[in-house]
Amino acid sequence: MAYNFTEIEKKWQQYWLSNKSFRALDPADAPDMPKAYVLDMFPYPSGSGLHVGHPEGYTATDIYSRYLRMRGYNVLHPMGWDAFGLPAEQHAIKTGQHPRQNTERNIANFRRQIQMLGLSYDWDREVDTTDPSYFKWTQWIFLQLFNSYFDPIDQQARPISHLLQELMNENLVVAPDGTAVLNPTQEGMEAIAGEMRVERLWRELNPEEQRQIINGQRLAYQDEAPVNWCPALGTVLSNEEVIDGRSEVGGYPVEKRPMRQWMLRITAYADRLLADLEGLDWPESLKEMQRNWIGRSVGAEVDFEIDARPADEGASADVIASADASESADPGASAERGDEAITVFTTRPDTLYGATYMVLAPEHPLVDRITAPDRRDAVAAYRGDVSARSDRERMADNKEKTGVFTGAWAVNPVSEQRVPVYIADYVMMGYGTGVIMAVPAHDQRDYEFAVKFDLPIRPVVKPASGEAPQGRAFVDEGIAINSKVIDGMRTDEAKEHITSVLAAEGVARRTVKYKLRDWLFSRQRYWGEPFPIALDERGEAVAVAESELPVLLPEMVDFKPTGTPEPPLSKASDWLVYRSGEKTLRRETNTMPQWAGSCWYYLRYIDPHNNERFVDPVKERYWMPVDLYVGGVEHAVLHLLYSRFWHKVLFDLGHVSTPEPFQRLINQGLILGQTEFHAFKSSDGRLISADELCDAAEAMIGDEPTMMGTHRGTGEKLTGYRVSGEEVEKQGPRFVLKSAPSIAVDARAFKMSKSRGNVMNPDDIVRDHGADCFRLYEMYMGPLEAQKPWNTRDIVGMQRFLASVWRNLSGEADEESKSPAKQTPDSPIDDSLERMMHRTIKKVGEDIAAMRFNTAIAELIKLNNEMTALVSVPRALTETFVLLLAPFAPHLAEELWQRLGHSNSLARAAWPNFDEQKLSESTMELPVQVNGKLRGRVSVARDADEASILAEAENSPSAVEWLRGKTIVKRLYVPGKLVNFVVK
RNA sequence: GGCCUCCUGGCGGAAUUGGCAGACGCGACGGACUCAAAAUCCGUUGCCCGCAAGGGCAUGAGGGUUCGAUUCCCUCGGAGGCCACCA
Repeated sequence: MAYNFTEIEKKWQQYWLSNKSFRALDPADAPDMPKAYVLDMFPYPSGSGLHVGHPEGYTATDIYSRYLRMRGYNVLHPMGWDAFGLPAEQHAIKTGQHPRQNTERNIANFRRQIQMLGLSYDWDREVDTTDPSYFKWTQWIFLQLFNSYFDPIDQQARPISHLLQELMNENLVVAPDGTAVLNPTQEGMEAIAGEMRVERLWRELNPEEQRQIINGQRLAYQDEAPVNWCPALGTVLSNEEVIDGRSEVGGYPVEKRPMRQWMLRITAYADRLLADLEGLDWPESLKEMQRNWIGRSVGAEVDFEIDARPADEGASADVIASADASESADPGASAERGDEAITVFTTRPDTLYGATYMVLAPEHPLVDRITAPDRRDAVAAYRGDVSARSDRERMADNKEKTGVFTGAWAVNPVSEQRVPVYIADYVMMGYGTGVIMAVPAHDQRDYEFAVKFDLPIRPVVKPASGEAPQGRAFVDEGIAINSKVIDGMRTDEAKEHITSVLAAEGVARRTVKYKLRDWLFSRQRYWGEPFPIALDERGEAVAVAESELPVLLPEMVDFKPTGTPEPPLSKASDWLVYRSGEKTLRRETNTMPQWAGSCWYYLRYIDPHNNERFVDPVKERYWMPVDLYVGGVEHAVLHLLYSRFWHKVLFDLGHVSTPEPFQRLINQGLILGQTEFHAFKSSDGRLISADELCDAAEAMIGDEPTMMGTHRGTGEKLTGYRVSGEEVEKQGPRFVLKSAPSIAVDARAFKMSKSRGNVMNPDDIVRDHGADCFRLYEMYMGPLEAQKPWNTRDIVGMQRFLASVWRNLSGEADEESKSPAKQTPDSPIDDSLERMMHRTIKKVGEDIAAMRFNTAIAELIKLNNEMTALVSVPRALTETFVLLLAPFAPHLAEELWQRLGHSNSLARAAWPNFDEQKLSESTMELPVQVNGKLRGRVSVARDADEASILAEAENSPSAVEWLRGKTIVKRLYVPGKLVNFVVK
């Protein structure tokens, strides 16, 4: 009987489910077992079903989990659904069906597809972020954030109640610039910055002021800030969800617009999120991406005082600026200063002497105050222009610098020269102080602006060696020049020195800034977690009592965006009313973003049915941290940063036991579509010959033609036409048409997409080849982390392997291939075969532990090829082989295991051990090199000493031949590896 | 523009710490079985010269370090990823 995967796979999948074969044990039930928490990034159950990329990571963790179970580990390996999200809501708007229905349908489909792959999940722990018993705790965690503040001294979150207590204490004081609340001790003041001023004692503030200050400290707070508003989606988006000025979902334009929104104070954790990356076993590139996203830069804030004197009568800004400001005496520069200062942030305080003008972000609040009367119109016009342009447009034409003079002047604190103040959109309001000191000689952007507006360029750094470049800024480090206080110093010393000098004068401060912004946490959507918050008549937030969680979504039939920033929930009039004591409040109508549910799901898997707590502390201590987390790199700065942040807050508040959630992390590489071949035509229809190289670019949506390209030589636009792989051959370094070898063909693999029509459906693969084969194929494609193209042609290799294993081990004859039934006698095993078996045990075990599944499978294939040559396979080998195969092809392995006479599943059968003694022969073959080139081999005893090995190698026939007439300068023996003679 | 990763046969890839380059699979070619095909089994398969024995060349290109480099360093070319007027 031939191998019937359909029947076998169904049988064992049912067996595993009904026997709960992969149940993770509670700590009390597994006293002597080591634990392992192996986690997949749970999927969003989309309408299009499983993609072939999902099973890649899932199979990898499955192999790893099955292996660990066989090694005696108590393994937690769960699966669930990240099921809130935009597509379900858009589907609901289109069909009028409640998003829940669509979501449930999609979950059922995903569950079916995942179960057909034979993955060893503990299905009793399945979670669904849209289930009220789940999002009850998402809301609860939000309340923890709402009811906490970040203590800057201890760098950790604490309950708000703690802050109140501290503030009530007689000795504790302070309200500085109106919002910040400070710890009172002297050290505390200094630790924060030293810039804060004590204005009033806490007890002098009225209750309203006190409340505002408290609210301003919460980790979850409301803010009226410019946000990314996407009119097409009818919602605001986080910075992370906006790509090139368009929404990540759908690619719609996004504009800046001030709105009242919920924010999470992730910036408070910037330092810890950065520092704690060190101890994590994550890919270095991914850590680097998080570091870049957090974007810590060390520099200084420097105050430039505004010069209140009016601009010279009748002189236009441009004329003044182009007059040689650096040389012209500025008689009154220090005489008559205004009392207002503009603070800039710079990472290059050593270039301060070269700051010849200043630039404010157009949105900067100071612009109104400083603009000279005769510049008002120009400034207003420019600001109008800027705000009318979307971020997208702003980025598209960022080649050409724009800006206008405000008519205001400031004084460079070191050179004492007057510098003009401009506004320009190349300065961002959101970073630093929203103002820069422009140093055109040493910053390329400032240089371009200075050239365009004819502003002075003053070099203050020279290269340590060589000449400064012409026609552009010298941006590297070097030696300070033309800078009285720091002349001759290296850039690093100069930075230090000038900052201390200015700090002593009180006009500068050492400062650290981050690119990371607070997390915009509200969305104008229906299908998300409602906030456990109600608002009073002033819009101040009041937490819903914990006992009232979960706050359910109101049942609605109309999910359409209102067309205004008012969320759909505002249409649920009954639901809106919330009574707190005597007061009637209005519920918060925003909902949480999709990231909320995925921020903590790994904790819920630990204790998914607990109605009293989000997770039981004993179980949490047992299972955390996650030992292995596998998922796509697309979550590098979104989910992985957000959940680290939430986890740290929960850690600070004592709800979890580890500072980091995911100890080891691996990114599976993208699976691309099958390689495509394209021939190119120029605009006049001429086919591009192989001699003209062309640069293929930008895949086009549509059927014909299928690609766009650019001629590398002429820059001419080209159109590409798909050619079949059969018609293509390689000539030297390039591909050409077989029928017309002068025509160039481009070969490349694209990301799978519906529009390209290169999407593979897991259902089809499993139906035609079986789950074991599909798993094996995806694992055999290459390293897990690597990006690799799909190639349907190669699947047959794994199919042959499995069928051959069946013929070798099932004890069944196969009519079709006329292979007789093989016996599995209890006879002893031949030495060399035994050696190979032990080597395979070792190699496969090591490879699984290191997640190198492609090479592990290659070893199994090799061992199976050996068995194919045998008439009968000794039982010692068959049993071992089935156990080694089990993590990779579990269905076939279970079936063979049963046929070998075992009545239990091999899910927890013991992984075989290898015998160190039996790995190697008593003799070994060593390569013999002469001058590093392989010239022969010699067989020596494994335990021979170096001298006798060298002697034997030197006397071997091939060595004698190559050494004849030469002088041996050096004899090298690399133990167990090779012998090398260096000769003259 | 900045940062990061990668480049090995016709294709996917292997080479664990600087030590036999091309494991294993696909494809291709030849053979066995078959009336024939499929399936299966057995060979060959980096390129060049050679009947062969054998030799030469070869890990994107060029250089360096080393007895020895796919591996380390430098320059250049190409592909991919992330961020992006981030001061």
